[in-house]
Parts: sequence; C-alpha cells; structure tokens
Amino acid sequence: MRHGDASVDLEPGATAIQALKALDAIRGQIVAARVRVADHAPVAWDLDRPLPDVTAEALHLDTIAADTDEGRAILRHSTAHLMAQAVTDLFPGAKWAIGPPIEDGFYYDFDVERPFTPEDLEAIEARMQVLAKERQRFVREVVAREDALEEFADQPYKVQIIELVDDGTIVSAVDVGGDDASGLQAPDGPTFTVYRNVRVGADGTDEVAWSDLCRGPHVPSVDRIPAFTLLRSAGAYWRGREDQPMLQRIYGTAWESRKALQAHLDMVEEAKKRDHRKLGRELELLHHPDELGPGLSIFLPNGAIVRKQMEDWIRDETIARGYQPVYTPHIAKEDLWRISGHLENYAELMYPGMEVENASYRLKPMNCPFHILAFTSRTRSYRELPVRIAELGTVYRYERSGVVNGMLRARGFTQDDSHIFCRDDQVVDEVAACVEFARDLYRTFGLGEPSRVAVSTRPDKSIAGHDDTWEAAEQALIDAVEKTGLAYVIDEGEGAFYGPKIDIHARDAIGREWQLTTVQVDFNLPERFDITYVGEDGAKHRPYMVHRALFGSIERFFAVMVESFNGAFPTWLAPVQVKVVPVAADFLGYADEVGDVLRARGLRVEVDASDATLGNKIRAAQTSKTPYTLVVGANEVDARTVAVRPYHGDQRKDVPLDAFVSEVADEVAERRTPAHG
RNA sequence: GCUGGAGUAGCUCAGUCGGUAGAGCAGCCGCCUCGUAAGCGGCAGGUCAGGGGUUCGAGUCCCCUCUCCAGCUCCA
Repeated sequence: MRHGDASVDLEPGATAIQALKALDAIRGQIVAARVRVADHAPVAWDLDRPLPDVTAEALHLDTIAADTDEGRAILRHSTAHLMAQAVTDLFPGAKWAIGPPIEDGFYYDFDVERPFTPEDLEAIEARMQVLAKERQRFVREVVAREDALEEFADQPYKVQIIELVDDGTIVSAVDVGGDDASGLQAPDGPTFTVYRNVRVGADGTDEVAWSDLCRGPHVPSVDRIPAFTLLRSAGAYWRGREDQPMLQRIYGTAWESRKALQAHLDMVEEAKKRDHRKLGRELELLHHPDELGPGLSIFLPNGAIVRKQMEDWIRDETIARGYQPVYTPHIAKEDLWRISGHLENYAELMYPGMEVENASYRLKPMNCPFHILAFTSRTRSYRELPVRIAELGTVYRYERSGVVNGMLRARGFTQDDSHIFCRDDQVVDEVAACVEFARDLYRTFGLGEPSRVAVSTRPDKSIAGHDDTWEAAEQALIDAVEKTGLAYVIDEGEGAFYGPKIDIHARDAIGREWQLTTVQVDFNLPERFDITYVGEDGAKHRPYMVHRALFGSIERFFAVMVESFNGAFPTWLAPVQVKVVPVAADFLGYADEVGDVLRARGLRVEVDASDATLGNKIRAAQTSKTPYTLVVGANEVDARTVAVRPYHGDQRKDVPLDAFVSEVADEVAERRTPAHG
C-alpha cells in the first residue's frame, strides 16, 4: 500500500496504524487514517481498524491530524460518546438520540426525566474525566440490522434511527454507519456500525462499558482526547422538528491541546466582551427600554452618527450606480398585502391589522409591494429597463418571541432594499453588479472579501414559477457569481418560496461569519401584480424582478460593525472623532480654538471643559474609544501645536495643529478603514 | 412558540436564617488647577421587573405575567 511516494507490503488484516508505522508516516498527533481504494472517494478510518483487503497498488493511506478540522471533528465525536457514557452512568434510564461534532464543538441529545442543571454538567464533566483515565478503547463492530434492533431495543431513538434508515429518510444526515461506507465491500443485507467503549475489567479481561450506533471513526481510546469541556445545556427538538418531543442537549467542545481549548474559550470570552448590546450601552450608541417592546431599539445620538455614515455611503453609491431612490410609507391597506400574497404566505410574521375607516391597515414586513407600485405608476418602456428602485425601508416583522436577539434579529429593522425590474437578458449583469456592489461595501467597512457565497435553489415549499423558469433563474445566478470570479457553493432547496437567491457572508475581526447580503429573483410578485413593460414589438412583456439588500439589515450590520471594531470605530465612522483635553482650565481658550479649527473642516469634536484632573479626562477619552485625543497646555499654546494621543498607536508630541487637521480630514475623506480590532 | 437560566439605583454588582435597601462608577454641588487611564469631600438617586398569594413581617418563600440571556425551531 502507498502513502505519498512510499509503499510497503503488509500481512492481510493489518490495521491502519500498523501500516502507517511501517511507512514511517506518523507526524505529530494522529487521530485517524484516511483510506482511499483505487478511485473511490477517501474514507476516514479508525487507526485500529484492519485495512480493506485489496491489492497493494489500489490502496492509498494518509493520516488525519488532531489539529485539522477533520481531526477535531473526530476528537469531538469521540468526546460526545464519552459524555453520553458519563450521562448514562449518572442518569440511569437516559435515552440517547444523536451526538454529532459541530463547528467548534459537539453536542449530544438525551431524553431524561428532568432538564440538566449547571451542577449536573459539572458532575457529568467530572465523570468524563474519571472515564477518560480508564483508557477505554473504541472498538468498531459491524452488526446486522436485527442485531442492532435487539441491542438497542431499550433506546427508542436509536430504533427510530434504524427505521429511518430503512425507509430512506436518513442517508447521511445522522451518522449511523451501516453498509460499509467506503463502498469497498458489499454487505450481506443491511448492517449498522456500533462503536463499543471497552475497558479492561478488574479480572484483566475486556469488558464493554458502553456502546452506541455510530458511523465513526473514533480515536483509538478515550485517553487520546487531549482537552475537552462541557459548555451548556438547552432544549432541542428530536430531529429538529417542532412536532417532535423536546430533548435535552448538552454542548461541549474538544481540542487537540489544552492550549487550543483555552484559545477557543478566550475567543468566546472576547466575543462576549464585544457584544453590541453591552458596547451599545457603554458607548451610548443604543437604547432598548422595556417601554419600547422587544426587538425594537432607539439609536442614541452616538449610534445615529455611525448609522448615518453607513446610510450616506449606501445612498450615494446607489445613486452613482443608477438606482432611483424612493420613499414609501410604513403601512398600507390590507388589500395590498392580499395582492402581494403576504397575507397568504407570510401572515404569521405580520403585525395584526389596524382598523381605520372601514379598512384594515398593516405594518409592512417588506418593501417590495411599494416598489412595485412605484414601477407601475406609469407605462414602462423596454428602453428604460433596468429600472432600479431603492429605499432604506424600515420593515416590521412579528418575530416569534424566542428568536428576537438584540439588533441581530429585531422586530423593526431597516433594509437597504432595492428591486430591479429588467429583461431576462439583463438578469445576469444586474445580479453580478449587485454582488460587486456588495464586495465594495465589505471593503469599505473593513470586512475584506466575502467568506461564503451561496446560491440557494428551489425549496419544496415553492409556490411560483415553472421548473424551467426556476432552472433558468438558478443558472442566471450561478452565471452572475461566476462572472465575479468568487467561489460559491450551492445550497440545495434553501431558496425563497418565490425564487432562488444568493446569500453572501463575511467574516468579522474575530473570525465569526455573518450572513449579510441577499440577492433574490422573484417569479411571484411580477405575476401577482401583473407587472409589464412595452417591448420593442409594441406588446406587453413581463419583466424579471430582482430583490437585493446589501447591508441586509442596517441594524444588524451596525451590530456587526460594533462587535467587529470592538466599539473603536475608524475615524470616518466614529461618533466623536477628536477629543480636546486642556491640561488645566487656563488652557480652555486654546482648546476651544483647536475645536473650532477642526469643526471648520467638518470634523466631530468635543472639548473637555470639566474641572477633572488631566488623568481623569484622558481616561474618559480613552474609554469612550475616541480615535484621537489632543492634549493641550502651555507648550501647545505657544507653538500652536497639539499633543496627539491616538486610540490605536503611539502618542506624538508637538504636532502642528494645521498638519493634524489636514491629516485627519484626509483620513475621513478617504474613509480610511484599518483592520478591525 | 418550546427548554433552561436571570431581572435590586443610569451602569456593574452585594444583600446571610424571612426582620423595614447597600457599594463602586456615572450624575449634581464644593474644594483642588493638575502634562498623558480613576485627586478629595458632600448631595441626590429604589414601586427590589409587574401583579397576586403565604406570613405579625417578603428583595428573600409560592403562583401568574412581562422582559432579557443561552439554545431549539424560524429568519435579514
């Protein structure tokens, strides 16, 4: 068998680890092997599992290191088993559902008598530490369907999983192994894989401590998990469906080293410190009084300045790119929402009607119907297409109470919304332009390139459009993304009910990914509103309609900015750009003069006229994360200079006032955006 | 909507066994006039989320409601 260029011959029945040792292929910490037979897809393989019985030339072998995404997933999967074993020990009668690795950790769902308490988690983790020391081995066994059913007869969820596999509901969503996943051996009838945790008993013989239905692979033994911890518990529906019973889920994480685990926990802690709700309060950006109601917020003056910079940028850019701004109301008669189909498809997300003068009015959950009315305000010619209607439209959605979450998920929010009416031959260019527009936006606001571009295809619940229409639109979106040169993935069945879409994500300063931009094709509304334009042939034609929001929600994007910049906005966005601090009251006159000079160049300045000590005033300026603090005293008055203390970077003394003003004015004019921090 | 946790001054938090509410910061007043992250003193600030109950007595125990947080489901 081969590993890279090396090859070696082995006895039949040799395990992956034996082969890797023979090949001298082990570097660093290995959790599993990767086996590829001929041109089959590679399969992750337990180190102690015998290699497939094929010719040496056909077999390729590689290692899976602990410090890779794939390696960590295996560590975490094994840790999930360890946790389930601990839960079984401490909570006899607990039923196990599923326990997969996820991004940054793992979970396992249990059906237990009562929900887990924080104390339970401590006890479970302590039990896991004890079990880990037992050096239990993970032993893989392939069993027949009937044997699996018998073995797990008292585990109703496992039985269900087996039955779901029977009827094809589950293929790979839940990892149960089964037919040799490598496709290397044709099994005799349906089989499942069981992993047994085996320890050496008091009498020196092997004893099975715990078993689970599982695809694997796993680390060879539980003591090979370098670092793990449990994080929290929460309810979770069986199979993720609301009509199913609620189980108790425990989240945990595992890493290749104590250091890596600590780094992860530090990152979580850092994210907590940056929470936009916390910073929004501390920096007086936002206010969420109970009197307002859930999911609604007030932008305080500081927050409003930041938001205005965002809005000014997008307004200017949309006009520059040929969009036509409109303004539309926040409510409309119910009839409009009947025509648009929102009452039919979206009613549970709409606030109830307001009865006025024998008519019912509704708050708008979307801007589209209004933009359509703007389009249909007169007869449209093919010559004027594409027509791009744009608005910062504030919408209201009656989100279910449990999902409201700061500004990330609000009940009232503002979309930088636009609807583009165009001919079919213009769709690709228009969509590509939207994607490029979004890239500019991310660059401007310091988010770099998109981290993920996903084209979502027709969902089961789609109501509009023929198959070939959907296919054509999906292809148009793909063509548009390819035109931009960005890599993309296909999210099957994740499109909106009225058409396919492109979602764009970006990563913030601490590596978190946010869904921001959405570009959607709509087949539904043009039909419902019977939108037409007059073509070259004098006949009426139906335009395509593209929805698009680049920030997505201004409020959400604002929150992402707050968290990503950690409240320390770049100068062009900062609520107060410069604070002038006189050393003592005697120098207040010069401080005011400096303030006036800066304001005359359009900068946002505050002069600290309080009678606090210098140290106190500087501290106040620093904790407000103001980009520049200027200290002025006798030296500065005489030389007409300022002592500059930037929020990021080293202080500079004796900077000529004029030079500082030009420097900052340029920085703002260029919207210079350093890396987030 | 569901599961769990939490709500005390503007903010961060203490409050013991059920015995009549406390600190720091911020605010206001005064003193200090200061060279790079907290000078000193004083004053004011509370329907302990709201409602009901138990009790001689409830921030504390019980019930209901609201809001927030961590998830599930749903989504910008």
